[in-house]
Amino acid sequence: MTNPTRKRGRPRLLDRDVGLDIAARLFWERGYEGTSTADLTKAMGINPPTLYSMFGSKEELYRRALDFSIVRENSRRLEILQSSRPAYDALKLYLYDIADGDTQPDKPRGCIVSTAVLQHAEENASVARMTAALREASMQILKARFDRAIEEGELPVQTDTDTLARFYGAIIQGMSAQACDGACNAQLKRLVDLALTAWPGKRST
Amino acid sequence: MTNPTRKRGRPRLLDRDVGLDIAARLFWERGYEGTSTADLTKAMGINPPTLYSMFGSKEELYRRALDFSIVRENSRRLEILQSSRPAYDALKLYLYDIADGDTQPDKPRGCIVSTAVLQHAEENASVARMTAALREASMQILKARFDRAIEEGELPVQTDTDTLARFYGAIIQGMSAQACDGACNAQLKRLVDLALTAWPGKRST
DNA sequence: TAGATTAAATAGTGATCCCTATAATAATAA
DNA sequence: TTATTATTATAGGGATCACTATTTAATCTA
Repeated sequence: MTNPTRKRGRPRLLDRDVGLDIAARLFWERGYEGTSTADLTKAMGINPPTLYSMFGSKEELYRRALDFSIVRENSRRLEILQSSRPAYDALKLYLYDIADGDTQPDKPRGCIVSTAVLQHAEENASVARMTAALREASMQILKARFDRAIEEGELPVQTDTDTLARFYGAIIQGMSAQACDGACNAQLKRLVDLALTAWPGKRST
Repeated sequence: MTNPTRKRGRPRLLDRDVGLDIAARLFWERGYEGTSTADLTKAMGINPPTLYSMFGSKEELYRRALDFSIVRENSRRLEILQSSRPAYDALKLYLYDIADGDTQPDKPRGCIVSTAVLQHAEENASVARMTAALREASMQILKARFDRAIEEGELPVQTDTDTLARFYGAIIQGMSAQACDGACNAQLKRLVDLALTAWPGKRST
């Protein structure tokens, strides 16, 4: 009898995505250096060899957990940003969504990427380069949206979109840091409102 | 023969402030969790018992190294902020000085406090509370300066100085993160210029 | 010089770090 | 049933973690 949905060999006890979800949550809370493989195997209910056969190494598991988390937390957010809304409105909703993500109940504070692996041991330099690249990519997406806003006549043609992206990138990273320190959702959204007054052409109050 | 400058007993080989300077630099670069006591003793040229007799524990050494570093890096900066200059001008110079501090040649990138111990192992929660308190205090200083600006007629009386302080606090934390990721001094100063357009009453360009 | 005082170096401690060699287990295929 | 395959559990390896008991060394005072 052949069951095409079943493979040969002993079946896995732990689904890969369930494992990644558990790992992402731990890394989100404790960071890369603050999460041990013993923490991970214990939370997943597996033994060390199972973790290594499933994910290769701690570093590779971190990469996969970040990808997993980004896909889940960032997809709707990116659609908002890149929608047909005016750029200013899209940015506002995007930043509000990040403020919500930074302060979800029953989830770790802040963003898993924005404030990850900034200071680190030398041996973790490659992990730090990875998170830095993710943050850089995030700012490039902002810049691309602002460039589009110029094309669509929503921003002056001489706007320095690189600096504008870096500015809102800093806001996002600052919000994550402050969420880690205990800031509430309303405080972050007031911060966003103020940051939006730096939008070219807007008047601050 | 009595020498008042000399104490009884075997003299220290390592000056306390030299030790704190070395420790601050390591913690600045690698963070609390990324710096081992072996790193510290090796860099100081001492053996473990000497470190513990001089500084008590790794956590206490971290506290003292942060204090040491803050006094050295932050004093001139605070004088600028609290000078008799107009609040806007003082803030601008203050932020520029932070941008300089985040990108000093031959020093670690970013700020030793702004981006420290955000994600962390549970066992380091007390260290994280300490750095969070330092960041909170830094924002309270900003708020106090903005409240003074209201008194001196430089800001509208209805200004939400708490949010204004949180906003520039986020800028400071975001700059530190981006400096860690490789941003240069000029990029950070353009970021500051843009952040300053959120100052109440200023017009963004 | 002898004793007191202080800090140094030696030589570790048990715990935890990331990771793995080996063997046992549970499914399918022949 | 037996062989094959895939995944599990057992048990631990070598390195490093933060930290310390003990001994040795270098200065002081008497």
